[in-house]
Amino acid sequence: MNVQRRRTKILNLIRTRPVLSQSQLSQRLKAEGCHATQATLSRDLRALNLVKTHAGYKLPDQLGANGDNTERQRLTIIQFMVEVQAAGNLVVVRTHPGNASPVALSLDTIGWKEIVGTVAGDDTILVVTANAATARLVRRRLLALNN
Amino acid sequence: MNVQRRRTKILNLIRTRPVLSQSQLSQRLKAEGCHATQATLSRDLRALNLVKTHAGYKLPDQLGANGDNTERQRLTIIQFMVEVQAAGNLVVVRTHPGNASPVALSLDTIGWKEIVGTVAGDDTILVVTANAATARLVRRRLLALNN
DNA sequence: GCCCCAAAAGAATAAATATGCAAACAAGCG
DNA sequence: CGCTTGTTTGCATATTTATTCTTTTGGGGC
Repeated sequence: MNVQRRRTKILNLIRTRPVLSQSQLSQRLKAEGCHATQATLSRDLRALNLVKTHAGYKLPDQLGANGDNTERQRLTIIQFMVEVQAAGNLVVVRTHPGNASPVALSLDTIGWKEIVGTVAGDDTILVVTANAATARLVRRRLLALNN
Repeated sequence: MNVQRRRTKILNLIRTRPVLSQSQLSQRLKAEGCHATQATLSRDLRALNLVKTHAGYKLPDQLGANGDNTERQRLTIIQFMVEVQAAGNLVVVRTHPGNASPVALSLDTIGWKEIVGTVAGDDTILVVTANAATARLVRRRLLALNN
């Protein structure tokens, strides 16, 4: 079994279902008639530039999607957010200078369906919501983030 | 030092320069007056949903960027690519049925500046290049991928 | 204050991953 | 073929990470 074929198999396995460890990967490969030790797989995974998440090895592309984790976003927001106001169907978020971008990214990925989209400047973010009531709701939730 | 502040520090450290191991992270935190053992950091990294790459721990966002690795793309392309033709400033890539998407993604991320963009169907990809000569060049490079 | 509960952290250790080194293998050349 | 050179792999092991179990910490309520 040559390097190329083995690595292709690895990619296919990882694309289809979670692979949690290198020994698990070794077993699944063996089931397909491809023998390799953990040491070899360690080298393969590096060559393929795969990353290890708590849910298994992933292609870098497969990552942005599974953003069900919000702890990181929450911390970024409370770290930089200075002031929040609702204005019509917008929420205006002020941040420490220069830090609007990371906060906006967090708002985009935190998974609140009330947030339609965001526009970030240097220290100001406009968060677009459906209507004024929703804007006020989002404002309240932002203020409540630091428990 | 409470959880929230420590995790914020972790995010900042990781955003600024590579953190290769949890013990290294522990040392850098200590240098900022924040003591924590490796066990605690293991739990923090999971809570923050960070991923481990061969170049250190990263935020999922930081990943698409460092795509200097092409081995994965190369394997995906040679696995599914069936035929390549140049036509004007386009390259037409045929793949095994249903596999145009992963190949197109690989073409998009392999980092060839000659490739302006791609459109994928079910088993066909149109690769847009600047002109006919470039299209022929890309075709040749694709054919040469399987060494 | 004291007591109780829950969350957080550490110590010890199990589990997983990376790596130095030697053996196996492959490709080219005389 | 036999020799050299470079790559790939496995084995043994060092290093790193996850987990279990225990201790500490940080609030409420009284």
